[in-house]
Amino acid sequence: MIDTDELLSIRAAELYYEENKTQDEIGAVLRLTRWKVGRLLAQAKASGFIRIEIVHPRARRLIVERRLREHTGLSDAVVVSAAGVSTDEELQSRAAQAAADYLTALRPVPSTLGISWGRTLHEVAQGLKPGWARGVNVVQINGGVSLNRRTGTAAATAVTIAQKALGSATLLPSPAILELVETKLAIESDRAVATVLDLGSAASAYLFSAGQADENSALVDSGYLTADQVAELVRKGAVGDIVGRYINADGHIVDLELDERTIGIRLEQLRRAPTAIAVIAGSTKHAVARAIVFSGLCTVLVTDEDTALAVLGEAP
Amino acid sequence: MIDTDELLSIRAAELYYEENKTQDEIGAVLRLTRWKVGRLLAQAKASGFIRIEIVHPRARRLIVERRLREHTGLSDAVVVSAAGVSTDEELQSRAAQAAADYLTALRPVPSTLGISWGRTLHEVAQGLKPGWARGVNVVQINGGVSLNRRTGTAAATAVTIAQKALGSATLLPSPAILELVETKLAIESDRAVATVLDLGSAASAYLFSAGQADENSALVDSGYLTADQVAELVRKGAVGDIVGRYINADGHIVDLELDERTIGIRLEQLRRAPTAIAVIAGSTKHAVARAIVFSGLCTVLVTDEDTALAVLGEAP
DNA sequence: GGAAAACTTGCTCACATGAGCACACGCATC
DNA sequence: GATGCGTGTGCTCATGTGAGCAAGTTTTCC
Repeated sequence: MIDTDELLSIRAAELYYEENKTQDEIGAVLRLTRWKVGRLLAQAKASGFIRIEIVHPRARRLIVERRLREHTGLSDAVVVSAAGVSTDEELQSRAAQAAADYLTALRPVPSTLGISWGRTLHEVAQGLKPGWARGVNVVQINGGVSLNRRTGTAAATAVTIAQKALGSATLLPSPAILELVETKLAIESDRAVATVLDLGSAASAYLFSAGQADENSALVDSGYLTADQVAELVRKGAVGDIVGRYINADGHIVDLELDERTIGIRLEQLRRAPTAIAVIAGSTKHAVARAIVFSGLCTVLVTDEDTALAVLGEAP
Repeated sequence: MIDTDELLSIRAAELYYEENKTQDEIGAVLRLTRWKVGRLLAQAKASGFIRIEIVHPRARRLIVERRLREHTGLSDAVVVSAAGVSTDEELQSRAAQAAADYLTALRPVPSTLGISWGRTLHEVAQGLKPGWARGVNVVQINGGVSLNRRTGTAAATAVTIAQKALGSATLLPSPAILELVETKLAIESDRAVATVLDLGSAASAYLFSAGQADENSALVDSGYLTADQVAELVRKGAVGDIVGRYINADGHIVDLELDERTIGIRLEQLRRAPTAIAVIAGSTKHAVARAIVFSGLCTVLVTDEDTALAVLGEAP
């Protein structure tokens, strides 16, 4: 059975929030003093009966952001609202836009910004306003010459971000994954590539996304891996990839041999970075997001509400 | 592209509603005067970006209630929240409970209350508190001797309501629908039945529900009609039944011959009643609810949010 | 049965907030 | 370049609201 005070607090809340009456007027209607009404309203709020939601594509969830900062090693977090959103694409767009906003407001402005590539990063680039910064050197931190269609997407992302920042782009002229370790070592020692990798290692900030470990991964899409290879990685515990490298739930490399053939910044370097912004959204990426956050691969997480709750280990 | 002020109002709303900051503090953060912040918040509210919802099984939607009173001929309306409810059963329970509350608060207390029977009415009876009134004569207004199982439900409902009101129940000792008009006329003229019908016609208030026109109808369930007969009625335009009589979208009797064999109060009597409370909830009953409201068959509607919006002709 | 504890109630006071107003700025027109 | 109009801004003032407090009431426990 429901408490009398509980029912009264609901009646009061209806009059207060729906009818915009003052607590005094409510008191007159319900035959209570205005202080009692105030207490009932406070009680209704405390019991969670009053739900206030900001419904807007650009709305953030500050409460969840704070919880993330407090309960994880993150130094900052941006959580976009998932209210009224049904598709993962929409969530990713919102997160990408939020990442663009975060980057724009980031102080100090990074002189060198290391970035990965992919659908999400492309959207971040689109979301940035021309002139968002003045003179940023954008460096690719993982191999990105696509093997089939989508050619140039990786490069275009870096160039767009750099142009809009009135700065320069430094591209990594290399595939993401090589077939032989020897080839990888050869490419890596090439002066043109080595210079970019060194520059990337010394970036003042990083911005990257992550991919889920399944056949829809960008690495499969780009032809670097087959769906079967990814399935095998999943069998070994892979939850997703970050800058081209597959990790398990603990944030460790899943397949050392594969990793030896992957070109790009090493995870240890990312872990040492003072500012590493991960943009990860969508229901398929909950596991990777969790792995990345708890293994210290990023200092800032830009994500959606549901993913954030998953990272915190709570039901949505 | 999104307006700068719009974005600012969202940021302000986040700080105000999620972080519980004062408008002054928000002003300090966003570098605005506190009046500007107040205006942005007002704007956010006006634009509908702020959604305040009362989540509680007993919560009502006063705004929708008012719209119902204004845009229909209803003298009063009770609309229960559908927040977080998935099943029609739950909606019906909530509406039934709300009807019980409404009846309890109804002034003047009806000396004679005419009621129909069915699942919903049974729940209303359950929801009433013992002693909700002092001395109400409860009269059945339509035939209700069940042909198979559920025997006694109709009678039990009337008796329960009467007992809890410290009053008396007057049962209508007759089936709902007869097979022959002659039988119906004979029963109707029987002194025991006629007296009850007269009493029912003179009731000071009515409380009834309505059934949808499909094979799950209570009349089919009780064996008065077959699923095929109901299908035929639907073909003729039936949207549902009220006190055992099937009506179309205009509130008119669908099948006059069938109606002649139905025992109970006539719809004209209901339309003349100063207080006729209809309790109708659930997604299957939108059409009947609409028909009943717009043909003046009730003066008070107790329903759920979605049905109310359907009655108002709006999307949910 | 009575004392102590826990809670509730009505209140004062200080702060937060919305309404209303005057002024300044941008814009078009003459 | 002056004039009038509409919009946006900062302010005063009145009202609404939450924190804290003392008295009253109920509950609990000996």
